[in-house]
Amino acid sequence: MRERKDRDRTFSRRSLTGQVAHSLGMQIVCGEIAEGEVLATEEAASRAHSVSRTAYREAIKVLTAKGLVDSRPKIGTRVRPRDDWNMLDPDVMQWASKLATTTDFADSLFEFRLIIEPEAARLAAEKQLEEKINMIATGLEIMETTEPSTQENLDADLAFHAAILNASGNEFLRSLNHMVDALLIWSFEISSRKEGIRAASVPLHRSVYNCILKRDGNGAKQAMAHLLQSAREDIDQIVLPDNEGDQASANRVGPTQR
Amino acid sequence: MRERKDRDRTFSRRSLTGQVAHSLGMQIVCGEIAEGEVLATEEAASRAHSVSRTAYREAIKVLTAKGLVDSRPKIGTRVRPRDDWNMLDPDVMQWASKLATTTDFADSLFEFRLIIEPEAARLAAEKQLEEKINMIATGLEIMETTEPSTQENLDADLAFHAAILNASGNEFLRSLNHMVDALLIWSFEISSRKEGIRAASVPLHRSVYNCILKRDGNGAKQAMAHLLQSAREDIDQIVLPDNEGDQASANRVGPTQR
DNA sequence: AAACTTTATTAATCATACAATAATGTAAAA
DNA sequence: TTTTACATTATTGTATGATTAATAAAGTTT
Repeated sequence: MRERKDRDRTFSRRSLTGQVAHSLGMQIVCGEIAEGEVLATEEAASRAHSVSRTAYREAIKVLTAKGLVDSRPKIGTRVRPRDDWNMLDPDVMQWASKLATTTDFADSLFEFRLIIEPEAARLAAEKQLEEKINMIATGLEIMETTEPSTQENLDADLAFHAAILNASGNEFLRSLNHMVDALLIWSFEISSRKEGIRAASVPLHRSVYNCILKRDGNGAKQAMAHLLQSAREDIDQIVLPDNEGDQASANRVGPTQR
Repeated sequence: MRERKDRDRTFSRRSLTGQVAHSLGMQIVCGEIAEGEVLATEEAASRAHSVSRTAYREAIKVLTAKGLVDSRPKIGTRVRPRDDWNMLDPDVMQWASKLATTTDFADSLFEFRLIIEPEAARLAAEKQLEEKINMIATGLEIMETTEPSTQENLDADLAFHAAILNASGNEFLRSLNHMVDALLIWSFEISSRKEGIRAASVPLHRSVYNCILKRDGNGAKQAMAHLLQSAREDIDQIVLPDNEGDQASANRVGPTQR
């Protein structure tokens, strides 16, 4: 039921504008274009990307909207300081995840999710918004009845986490679901390198849901925290594979270089 | 020290494109243009706004980047379901705050901040990133030495909260600072209707800082929670001025129904 | 009824021209 | 010499028209 379409919630890459925004956004987030750096003029840059100035400008507007750049006449388009980037924007998030060579990214990520998602689970248990809780069940059931490391299983996982955020009844928390999607897809790609990891997490999902059903707010919160910590350990095992302590091994799991 | 420039971190309203994006974005977030609704064609809409198609299209790209709309040939530009909006985007946040007539908005808001900011304070206390903690002090000192309800005092308040998020050492938390800015400005405008409210909060800020200095993570967390709860009560007093309906106040914690 | 064409509508893209802006250099004035 | 005022110029901002591509909906055939 959940098809590819759900993946399109981030800025569309079908259009030329989308492609340029994606390409430039990635370069900026990955540091290939440094903070404070001024991009080539529209004239030159659009030619470099083989698109019209119009298409290029629209791409820049997209990046501007996400806080990545700022354009001014006579100055040019300058990359804004990292502090101003909207890291919680699903696209920025996804771009950033591509360069997640260091464990820093994974750490910040799980630290953040550990703040957000357990509380969302608690709120879901306390508020008991029936229809929304049913959607959690739906995701969970598919997770339990499909093979781990399949597309369908991942989609169910995404649906589960999105449903929890949604069932928190807080629209700011709900807004994080696109971001969490980007993350889950990232960790799916990482963790599918190693067998058996994902299967183990299904019961943890179940116990989160059970607590919510029982209206056990603190239980749900703890269960979710447990689930995330478990996921973090799995990821750490891979991203930081047998630490002999040197930089090289940490960098070994390189990003998808273009 | 902190001038107007800091207020410009959201999408610039100087350009025509910015004005149109602002106007349309506001209409969408406020529900004047409903979810699922299809906007007029570029041709018509741009004329309605008295701008060129170029400027209008660029505005649409901005809204697309924030998840508010989606354009396709033969379909037109359609307002996406509320679930897809990036509520954490500073601009969207600011637009949404304009329609905060209901307490729902304030409630969701404080619920969210109560999840985020106390944890940020705890992390700041635990990680002890010296330079960043100094920035907290700077904001606090200005708060303590300026008149409440002045621009300077508000700016110091913004700086204080931003510094805490920053000192959490987590870049996702840090990203929330623009959003929190929008909120603080909103509550400043609300609360400045009533005298004396803001002065009372200064000691609460101080105790958050003291806990961070003492490396008391849980203390900092609780102090921040206390600060926010106090702010919430102040706002509630004004937004919901002497509730005549007990029913209404009982349901107050409810979700944003639609 | 189903599958497939066609058509009409709309955004997407391109090319070009001109306007507005602001950094920088230049000359006049103190 | 320093400052002020002014002109220069590079860059984005805005406007317009033309062309292309995508696609939903209507129509046609099987």
